[in-house]
Order: sequence, then structure tokens, then C-alpha cells
Amino acid sequence: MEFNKVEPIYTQIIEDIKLKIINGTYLPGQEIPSRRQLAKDLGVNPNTIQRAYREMEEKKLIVTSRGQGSFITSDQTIINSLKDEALSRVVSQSVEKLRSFGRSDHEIIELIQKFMKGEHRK
Amino acid sequence: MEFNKVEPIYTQIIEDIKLKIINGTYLPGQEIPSRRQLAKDLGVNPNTIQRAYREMEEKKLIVTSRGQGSFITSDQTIINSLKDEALSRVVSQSVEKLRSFGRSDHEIIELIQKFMKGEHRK
Amino acid sequence: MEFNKVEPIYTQIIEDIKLKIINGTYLPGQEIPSRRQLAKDLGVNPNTIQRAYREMEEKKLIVTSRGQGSFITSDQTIINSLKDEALSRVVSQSVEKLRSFGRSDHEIIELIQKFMKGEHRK
Amino acid sequence: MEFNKVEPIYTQIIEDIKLKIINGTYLPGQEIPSRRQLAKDLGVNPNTIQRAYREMEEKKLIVTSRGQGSFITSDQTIINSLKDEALSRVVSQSVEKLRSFGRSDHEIIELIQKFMKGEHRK
DNA sequence: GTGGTCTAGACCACC
DNA sequence: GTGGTCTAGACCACG
Repeated sequence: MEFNKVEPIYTQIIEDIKLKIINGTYLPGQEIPSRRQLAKDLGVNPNTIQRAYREMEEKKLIVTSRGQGSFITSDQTIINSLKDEALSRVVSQSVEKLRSFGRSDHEIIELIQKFMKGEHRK
Repeated sequence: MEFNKVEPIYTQIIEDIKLKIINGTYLPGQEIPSRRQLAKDLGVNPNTIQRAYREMEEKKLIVTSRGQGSFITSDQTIINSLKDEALSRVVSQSVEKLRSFGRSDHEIIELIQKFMKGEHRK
Repeated sequence: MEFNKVEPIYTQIIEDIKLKIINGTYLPGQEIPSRRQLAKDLGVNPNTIQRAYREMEEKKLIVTSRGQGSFITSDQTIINSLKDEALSRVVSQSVEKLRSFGRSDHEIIELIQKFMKGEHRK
Repeated sequence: MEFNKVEPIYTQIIEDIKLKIINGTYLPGQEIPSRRQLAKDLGVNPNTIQRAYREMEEKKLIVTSRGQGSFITSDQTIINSLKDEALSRVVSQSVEKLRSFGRSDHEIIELIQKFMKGEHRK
């Protein structure tokens, strides 16, 4: 994993784990790497990982128990809202990008529907 | 401008100019940099620029007249088809990305329409 | 037991025994430790214990019979007045503390009653 | 300031500042010591102060701006809820303590009212 | 082994 | 000067 220099590393780690929850790499209840292990894997200080994990803990994304490790939450409500947020963001970005071509919203919808029909969704 | 190492540089130059036509940086009939000038600007060999310009010439994207320079085509049909291609690509990419969230095409359309309505297009 | 350095030790011992009477650790008529034993337990001079016991004797809190030991008084009147004093002190402290929040006496009463109702006293 | 060893230092610092907000030592909008300064005053590592301040930031108790310093929130709603919480805690503790004397809730209320009347509130 | 806290000291961004 | 992040390494509590 590579980090950019503008965002704090711990936020990039959070976003990475969020992404893995969203795309199904991490399933509800699944154990995630220990702080020490992940620190070694990413070549980062354990305290930086700790910071990321604690923030996820506060946001209820993971649950953690001393001596046991940390696990993705089993609360589907939280996971769903995570996915919904991501979906909303993609919808927003997609629409903005499509609008930049100077077509009306109505035309955009038509183009999308035409594409969907033509593709015979897999 | 930065080049990646996998694609040939001349195709990357073509794509860059196409992008500038699509997003309006280059308008129909507008002069584009001379081969020699662009070669110096990008730090590449003039022959590479020549290759790019020749391909665009063949596709009628630009017209060149000896001793005058090179100009974006004034043929709206060509420019429109360029834009249409780009738009199609964006539509395709957007739909694929949206589908990856596991929602039905119908749901996707609804989400987009809801977003468009909510945004009060600028 | 730990002693502070500002009050005399013998008064602290008295207060400790009073507290044990009030909270039921020592029941009426119950035997309390011998002077010698308590001196050893607390690591203080037997004369200090003697002083404490004598004062309690004077206040009729305990009765001592030579060769038998010392016992909490069986006189409920005395014990009750001890408890009443303690209760008064707690009432006073509580009200002062509650008043420090800047609420009126009326509001304080209401808050207490609301809490009592909400708690479903055990 | 002295710290106990069971609670983390940073929570003790938070509680101390909360107390100062509640009892009016810190007023809304007032600047609080810089992290470095407080660290020196308390003989604690700046990172520990940072941890405390960040938690208070998240809970909107303080607002902070880089290069400027940190300030008690000016949001009265938050300050009031802080005070209400503290008051509730005191009410609860007081009632529990008073109940431990074996009197009925009704008797307790009467004792408090009698005390309030007798004191001629200052 | 795990997580949680703390210290010491560094560097950067802001103003 | 201020706050914010990161590293290196230590110690403790839990199981």
C-alpha cells in the first residue's frame, strides 16, 4: 500500500479498510490484522495504526477486545450505511462527470438507459 | 505533462489533445502548438510529435497547412463524434461502477434521478 | 485504616467507629475489639486507643466492663441520635452541593422527586 | 494537579476541564492553555494533552484553530447539557446516600425541605 | 500473544 | 508561537 503525503496516513488506512468492507474483502465479524502486524506490513509505526483503529472503534466500524484482536462489526445497519454512503458518492461523481458534457439531465438518463439495455446486463 | 511507461508516448499526446478538444480547451479552428514548440515543451523528440500529429491528421482531427501551422478541425461532425465517443465511455464506466454495488438497473436509475432532483442543477 | 495528619488520631478512630455504628457494621450490644488488639491492628499506641474509648464511654456510645471488653451501647435513643446527626450532615452537604448549580430550592426538590420516581426505588 | 493511576491521565485531564467549565472557571469562548504549556504545567507529555484536547474537540467541548489555540465552545446548548449531566449525577448520588439511612423517600424530601427552610438560603 | 497508554522528540502547516 | 501527525520504544492489563 502506498500513501500520499497530503492526507494523514491514519485516514488513508481507515479509507482502505472502509473500502474493503464495502467491496466485501472484509466480511461482518471477520478479524482484521492486529495493530502490530499491520504496522509491520505497511511499514508504519504501530501508534499510527492504533490511531486509525481507535477512530474506527469510535465510529463502530470495528469492535475490539483486549487480548483478542479487532473485528469488523456484525451490525448490518452500520455496514449498510457505509455502503449507502459510498454509493451516494459514486452517484454524485458520475452525474457531475456526465453533466460536464453539456447534455441535459434528461438526455443523460436516456443515454444510461440505452446503454443498460444494449449491454444485456451480466 | 507526465507520461506513463506502458503506452507509447505519441498515443498519450493524442489522447491529451483529444481531451482538450472535448473539454473545450481547444476550440474548432484554433491553432495548436507547432511540432517543434511542443517537442521542446514536453521534452520529447520532434519525430514523436510528428507521429502524433500525422495520426490526428489522418483522423481529420486537425488540419495542417505548410508554413501556417496546425489547427483543430472546424468540422463539427468530427468534433461531435469525438465528444460522443468520450461520453459513451463515461456512461459505460459509470454504469459498471454503479452496478458493482449490487443494485438493480432500475434502482440505479432511481438513485440518479433522485440525486439530480435534489441537486437543483447549477 | 489510614490516618490523615491534621486531625488527632483518636478522633479519627472515634469517627470510624461511629460510622460503623451508623452503617450497621456494629450492631447495638455488639462487642468491639479490645484496646490492646485494636492498637496492634492499627499500629498505634494503646494510650491513643484508650483516649478514643474513654471519650466514647463518656458519650455513652460504648459501655465497658472490666475483664469483659467493650460493647456498643444497647440504648437505641443514643444510636438513633447518632444516626440523626449523620443524616442531618448528609442532608446539609447534599443541599449545599445541589445549590451550587444555581438552581432554586424549588427546582432542586423537583429534580430529586423526578429522580426518585424514575428510579423505582429498590 | 495529581493523577490517580487507574484512570488514564488524558481522561482525568478531560474531567478536570469539564469541571472548570461547569463551575465557571472556564467561561464560554475563553481560551484554554496551549498543549505545550499545559503539558509543562502538569509535567506530562504534550501528546497526552493532545489526546485529551482532541477528544474534547470531537465532543464539541472546545474549538481549536491551528496557530491560534483552543477555546471553550460558545455553544450554550453544549455547556448546558454538560451542566445538566453533572447536576443529574449529583442528584443521583445525593439520593442514594440519603436513602442509605433507611428513611422513606417521603421522609427524605421532608428533611431536605426542613433544612432549606431553616437555613434561610443565602 | 493482544490492545491501551504514555513518553521523548521530530517534522510540518498555519498565522 | 500555535496545532497536527508520525516515529521509536517503553510499560501495563488482559487472557
